[in-house]
Amino acid sequence: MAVTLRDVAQKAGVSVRTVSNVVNGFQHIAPATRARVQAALEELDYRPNLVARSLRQGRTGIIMLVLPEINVSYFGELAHEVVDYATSAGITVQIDESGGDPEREKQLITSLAQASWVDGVLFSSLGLRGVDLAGLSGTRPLVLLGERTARTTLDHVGIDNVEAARQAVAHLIERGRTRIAALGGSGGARDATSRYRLKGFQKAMQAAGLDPAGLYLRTPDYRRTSAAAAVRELLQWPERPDALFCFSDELAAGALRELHDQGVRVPRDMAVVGFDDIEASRFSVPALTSVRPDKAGIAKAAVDALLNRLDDPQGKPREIDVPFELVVRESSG
Amino acid sequence: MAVTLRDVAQKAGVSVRTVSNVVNGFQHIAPATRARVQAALEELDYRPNLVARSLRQGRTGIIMLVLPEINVSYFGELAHEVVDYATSAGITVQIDESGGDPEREKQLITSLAQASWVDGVLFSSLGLRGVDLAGLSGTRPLVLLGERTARTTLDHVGIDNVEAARQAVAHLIERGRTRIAALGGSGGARDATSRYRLKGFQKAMQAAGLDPAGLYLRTPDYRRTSAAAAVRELLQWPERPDALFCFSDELAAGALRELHDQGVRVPRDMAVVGFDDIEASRFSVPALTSVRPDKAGIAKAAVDALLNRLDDPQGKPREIDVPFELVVRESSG
DNA sequence: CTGTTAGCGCTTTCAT
DNA sequence: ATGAAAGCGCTAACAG
Repeated sequence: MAVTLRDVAQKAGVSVRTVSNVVNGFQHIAPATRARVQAALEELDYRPNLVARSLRQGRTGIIMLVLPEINVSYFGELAHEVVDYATSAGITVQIDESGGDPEREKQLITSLAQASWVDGVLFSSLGLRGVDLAGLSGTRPLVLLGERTARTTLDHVGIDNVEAARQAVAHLIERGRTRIAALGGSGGARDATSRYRLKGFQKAMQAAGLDPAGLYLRTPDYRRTSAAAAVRELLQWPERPDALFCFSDELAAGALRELHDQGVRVPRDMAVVGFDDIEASRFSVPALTSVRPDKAGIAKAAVDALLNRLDDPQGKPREIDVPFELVVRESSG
Repeated sequence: MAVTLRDVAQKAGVSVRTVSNVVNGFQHIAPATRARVQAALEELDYRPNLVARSLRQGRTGIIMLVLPEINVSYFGELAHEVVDYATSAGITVQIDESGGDPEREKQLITSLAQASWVDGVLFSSLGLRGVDLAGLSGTRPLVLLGERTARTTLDHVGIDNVEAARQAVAHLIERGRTRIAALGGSGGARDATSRYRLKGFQKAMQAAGLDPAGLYLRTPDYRRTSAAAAVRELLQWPERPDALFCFSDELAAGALRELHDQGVRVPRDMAVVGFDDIEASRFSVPALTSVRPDKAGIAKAAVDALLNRLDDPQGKPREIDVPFELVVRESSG
């Protein structure tokens, strides 16, 4: 059986109160007492029971990070930053995956709301509307990561997707490309990411006097395979595009591979720009131009926002914009 | 304030015991009572307090997954499988990163041993010896993932690294390569991964009557950048190798990129084989030949082993070998 | 400065 | 079939 405060107290000939004080480093303890307690503590190899402590204090120091899939590089890198920063703040991170499936997301929210030890939740949703998420907010602080999926009463941390996409496309235009295709996601209401990026794309096209509507290829997800398939289709078009704006780096990677297979040279025949700036993109052939969100900044802002909300559950929702940057590499010529 | 069992009991005019029974789906409850309790439950929107429940039961249903870095694709993919399988078993996963730093690993073990919620720990260590880890095993079940770092009393799940490496190199030899270089890690005692893979490399070389000792390039870690630097050096050698066996796919990716920059054609001038078979490797140019460990198999075996150990803390340590497979693609010609 | 004690919310033994 | 009550191990309010 585990050693408890009582055991230590008994051994040291003091009360549990005193032991607790020593364990928690309180002031005002007689040096002699402290020494005696310390000795007992070590001799018995006491380890505090965190569950009991949390029950008492009503806080666990655990936050939950919900994201589509941890094996997708962007989310892996984001999770890394979150774990990193949270750890430095004395918080541990639990991870759950939604698979990007709206049903599963709702279910997760329900179970999180119903029963959980987590102090708060960071939710990186793909398909869910803010309204769906609001169900959780009554129970536990929740911070939304990524796209703002709707006018909502929740805290939200992310980059300005429309502007980022606009800059990426403006860059292609600057490089002399005119037949630019956007690639990725559904562009529909359920997929805020693609909606915003598409909007930025259109904005840039319009600003340059190009046709904003024409060239958009949907994909069922943001993975390499999907992009490869889409590119195969795109290359059948009567007028071939001269540039590709992919809504994720993984899509871009799939596109690069397929373009290579089809003998289309990048960037000469086709410029390619990605989004997320995952580690692998720096090393692809050709190296990928991409929008780099400040992932560490997102993580820090999100964890901080959550911590703030723990102290002030009633404060009004904050909208936090994190910087991004377009990293130009070989693929955009 | 949160709704407790007492509140519900009072409302329904029964005892907390009865409410608890209803909540936990026990048998032998008068239908009328059950209905009344159900109504109260819903009306008050009761949510069980998991912390209290855990305190009482002595189990949290949380396991901790410790790995070097979640943003490294292999670990991201492994974590994905772990989260996936654990979730299906009703377990939540906490993630902590060691950064591959032995000091940090020890510190993590200490803090895990000292105070923690987790029922058990899955530890994917790079640099730690089994002995270091044993400190935890007294407190909480621990399963080692990846390399068996030492003769140890702990459960261990992984693939046969020596044999996997041997097969990878044998494949290169079969393809007619003779000057094969191994690349990655330190090969030293603190890095079991590279030690085993190096051993497999040497075994294959020896079996083919080739010089097993000559060609080994150390790297400080398993990342792309390090491989690029190593390859730059390797290309200076008087007799250039005709094949590269990289101890991770990320290393291989860095190598591919550098070889491309230096005008070395893969696989014609240099064949490349990786290890881990991360998603990106299927799409690189050229597509990478790699050793694919059964990640889902590892995850399942590891979680199961942990769960078993919870029930039977005294059972003797199990050594679980998970299958792997060499996936041949373009890079090995 | 330190001892006593009342819970945190839940499960579960012991009654009935 | 259900109630009463004893804790799980800890912190903190209340004494002294």
